[in-house]
Amino acid sequence: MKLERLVGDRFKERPSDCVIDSHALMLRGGYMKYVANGIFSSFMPLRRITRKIEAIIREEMDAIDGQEVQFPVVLPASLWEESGRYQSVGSELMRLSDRNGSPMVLGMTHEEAAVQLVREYGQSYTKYPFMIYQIQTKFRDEARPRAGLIRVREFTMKDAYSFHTSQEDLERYYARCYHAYERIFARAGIPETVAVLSDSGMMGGSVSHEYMLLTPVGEDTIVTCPECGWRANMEAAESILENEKDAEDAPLTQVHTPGQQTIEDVCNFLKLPVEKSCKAVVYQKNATDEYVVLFLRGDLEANETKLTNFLGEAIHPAVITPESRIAAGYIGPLGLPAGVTALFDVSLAGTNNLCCGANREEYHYTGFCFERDLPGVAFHDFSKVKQGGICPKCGKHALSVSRGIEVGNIFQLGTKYTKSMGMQYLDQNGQLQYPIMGCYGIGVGRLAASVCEAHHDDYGPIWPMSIAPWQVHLCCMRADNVEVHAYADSLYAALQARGVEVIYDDRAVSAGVMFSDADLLGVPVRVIASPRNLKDGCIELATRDKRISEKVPVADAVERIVALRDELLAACKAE
RNA sequence: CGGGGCGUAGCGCAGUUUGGUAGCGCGUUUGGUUCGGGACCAAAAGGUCGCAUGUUCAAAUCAUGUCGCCCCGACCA
Repeated sequence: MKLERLVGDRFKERPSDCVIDSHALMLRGGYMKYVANGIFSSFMPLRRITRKIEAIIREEMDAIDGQEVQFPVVLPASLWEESGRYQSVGSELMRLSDRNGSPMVLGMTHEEAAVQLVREYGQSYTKYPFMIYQIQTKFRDEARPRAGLIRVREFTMKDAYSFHTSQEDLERYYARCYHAYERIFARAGIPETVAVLSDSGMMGGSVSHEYMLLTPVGEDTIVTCPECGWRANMEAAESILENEKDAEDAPLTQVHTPGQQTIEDVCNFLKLPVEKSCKAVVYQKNATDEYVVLFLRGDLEANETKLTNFLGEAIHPAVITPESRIAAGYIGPLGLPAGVTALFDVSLAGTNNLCCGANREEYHYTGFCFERDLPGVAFHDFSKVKQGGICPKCGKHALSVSRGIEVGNIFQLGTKYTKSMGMQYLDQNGQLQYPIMGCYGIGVGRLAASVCEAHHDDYGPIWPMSIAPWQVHLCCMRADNVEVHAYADSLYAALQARGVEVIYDDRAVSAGVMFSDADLLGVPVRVIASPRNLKDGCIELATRDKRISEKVPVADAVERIVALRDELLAACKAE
């Protein structure tokens, strides 16, 4: 490919609305173009990158006995009504009508389509297990797309669905998929990606993992234990706490606390540590607007995912109206208005001598003791873990909180979809059973952007050889020099004949422009032919990451370039 | 959906306070000089100032409405 003919502009200035580097570099390098909120078109360099990522994914999926299929983008709503998700999923699901007025949806995930495809096939236990996957466009009408390709509305995803006749078989396959994912991310150039335990949501307590590229610009919060290697998404991280109790209960006393509404204010006012307070966080159920008050230790934060899972329904931060008779800022566990659900975090279990709201404007209690003043309440885990918190696995005070981009997930689904959609098989005993499913996703574009985010410098991306848009970037300096140009042309032809993917820049532009464009394209190997080098009978060979920079005699050029290409390609292999 | 910010040439921005001929840098085109990290000189093309309504002799500028984008939050199979 000649760079001169490559469609798509590269430019110097960082677009003002880019907040992360991969977004800015992929626009500046002519990889993609904004079309609408959360919707992009790809130019050739990005398309070549995603094709290579897809090829790696196909190889690894095929290696664990996956079969590639393809589902439709537009699906009849009736399929989603079978599973119940036409109602349960919100406006993220794009709903539309065809010319006959039949309701349709744009596929945002394909569990329904997968079950529909195989439910007749899978009527006998002898057909199991099997896995089907596709690489295809998804559309999710996200509330807030952001960060370039990291969070978009239309995107390419590899989604896989496996079907099993026992939980043990699912778990065996899940483990194979777990390792296939590790190979995929390693081969794509981000071996530092880690699997973390993730929240299974309302899908029924099954195991799931998310694959996270740890980076400060990530959207997800990750908890890791450097002592034992335990890792989890904040949403799913269990809080382990050592509650402290004073030896003697103090008397319950109502105190006047005018204007002291936040827990910090109250504790400062009463000269108490925040840990000796019981704070209230108020939510409302989305369906009924019923109030839910969560009480937890003053220094902790609510984990809304845990709360939603416990309640089995969605909630939102409360809008407190006078009719609710809730004394905002003075809410406490004693004397809550009728109709308000109170929940208690484990951080409060067995504690005493706390300060808390008195459910009366401008008043708090001190000396509140759970066992004495509110016996018999149930405590559950509703709080976020903290930096330095206790690891649920090894028990050490070692937890570390960081950020990550979710590039893939794997999920033990269970029978939710086979049951709701009536997929059954006959087992050895002639009994009807529901197959157990697993599902496994990877965002292809997000993975490309994540690699860029993990491997770039101020001048552009540094693509790993395995997914680079081209393998070698050949620069012909001073293309007006007939000898140099002729030599560069011949080198270009020779490399192509050896099966090297070359992007060839023989434009009559200044060195600065040529190098800047090469940096933005991020091709791992750069070859420079120039009058200066050719006079010494050499070319210049360098890697984009600057680890290698050497002069190579013209006679050895092709062999050395091919060898370097092969070496860098081999470095992208999985363990 | 709530809070904040912004819409002026392909990109980055000034001009808006105080209404009076549409500007700058990059990029693009042409000619010339240069040539190893986004060169220089000269000429040129390119704009319904997001949209609508209003105020005014006159609106990029003022008012009202509306659409879009970005950030924070909510939501997220």
